[in-house]
Amino acid sequence: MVEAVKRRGKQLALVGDHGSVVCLHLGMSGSVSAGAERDLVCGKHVHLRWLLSGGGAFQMSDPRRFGGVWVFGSEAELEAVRWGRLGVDALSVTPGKLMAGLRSSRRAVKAALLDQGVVAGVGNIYADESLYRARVHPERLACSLNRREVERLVRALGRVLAEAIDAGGSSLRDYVMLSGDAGRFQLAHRVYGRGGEACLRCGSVLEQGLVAQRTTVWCPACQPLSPEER
DNA sequence: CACGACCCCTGGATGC
DNA sequence: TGCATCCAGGGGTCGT
Repeated sequence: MVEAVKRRGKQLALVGDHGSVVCLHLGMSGSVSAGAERDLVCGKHVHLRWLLSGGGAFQMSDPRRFGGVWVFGSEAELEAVRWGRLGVDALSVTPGKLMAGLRSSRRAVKAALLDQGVVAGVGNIYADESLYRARVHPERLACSLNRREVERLVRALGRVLAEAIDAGGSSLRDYVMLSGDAGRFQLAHRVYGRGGEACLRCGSVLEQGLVAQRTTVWCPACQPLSPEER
């Protein structure tokens, strides 16, 4: 029996009634589905399939194999081995907590945002969208952000994530929601995927580059970089 | 310790 | 039409 389903950042945990825990990470292209065993198509990318008592089934599909499954004997073990290393969840981060995670780091602020040990749950798309809305250049040194900028970033993160969740996520290539429908948030992207196009705020040409090994798009006018950070 | 670079993998997009 | 090639991404691991 699954007694509880928990989440931290991008990871899920199914807690069994004997205390054991199955932790799932869907990676980029993973999905889970459940239903009657005979109705649940076991496609070629299904790597995990549980047959439940009563004829039901639960499975995880992961075409690009960036996801993972880990089994622990207890929630304490999950915490010790995996979740204890995660930073504060992106949906409950506060300016104070984010400030604490950024102030000691001389990395690019985007690299820090993508570091799950600083904030858990922010991926490439939402990092770019949040930095743009907060008017913070992705290559600003993490420790150089002042309180006001961190506050803007926290507010932007909250709004971006809330809107994305509301829209069912961003469907690029093959991602779909649990229902099988495509998400709609990709239609609301203001910078991601728009390199070379006009900034929706000021009309400047959006720049695209590589930050922290990830494609990054920003507005050079709305998200200025100080000369010493260039 | 902190951080950057690289790699895993697949399918969609693009080029020929 | 069909093939080869490029590219995207999260995060573990290794190197600096």
